[in-house]
Amino acid sequence: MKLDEAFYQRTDVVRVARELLGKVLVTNNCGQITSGMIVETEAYSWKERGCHAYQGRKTARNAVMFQPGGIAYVYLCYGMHNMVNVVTNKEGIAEAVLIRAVEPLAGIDIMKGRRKTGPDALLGLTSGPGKLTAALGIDRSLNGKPLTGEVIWIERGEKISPRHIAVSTRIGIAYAGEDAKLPWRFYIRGHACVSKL
DNA sequence: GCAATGATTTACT
DNA sequence: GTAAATCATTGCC
Repeated sequence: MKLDEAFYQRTDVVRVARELLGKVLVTNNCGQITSGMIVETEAYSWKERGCHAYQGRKTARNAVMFQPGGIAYVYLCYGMHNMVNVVTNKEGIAEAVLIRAVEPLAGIDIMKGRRKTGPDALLGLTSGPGKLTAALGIDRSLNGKPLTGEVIWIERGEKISPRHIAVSTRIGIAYAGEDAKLPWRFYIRGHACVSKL
């Protein structure tokens, strides 16, 4: 069952990030279905420096984040990696949840083919934001696509017990100064597919 | 118009 | 542990 817009459009992006753990991200790319359970997320908001839309700075790239929640924000970083975010909150409020890692479920062979790693590289297949987008076939053509459509969506997955949820600071945004210390990263404690413990 | 840089990954010293 | 790969987007000239 797909999550509907009401789930994404709530005003607390941090809560949405936490509740996305255990949900299942599914893509239907050119008829090839791949999916994975979300095991790691990070929250981003225009109120802090880690976000592209810091202080409401609206650009051609991050305009998607200003739209109502429930759509995908995909962008290229470091010239080689696609990252996928889930836009949350209401129109005009730039907040999003970065999907950092998933556990492969459906279409694992397809993912292996896309990743060009060895046939038994299951562990490293989706344990990182750049890696999971490659595995699921997500690229910038999916930017702005609704997560309630037929190409990419998120389904209700397992319910994660709060004691299996760990919180920490976000990764890779040291340039954000004090805001880099916000405890806005959530992951499933001890899960093998989390990018970093 | 042009130079600087990043929500990363991978390989090498 | 450190560095290179690599390019769209950004900000300044």
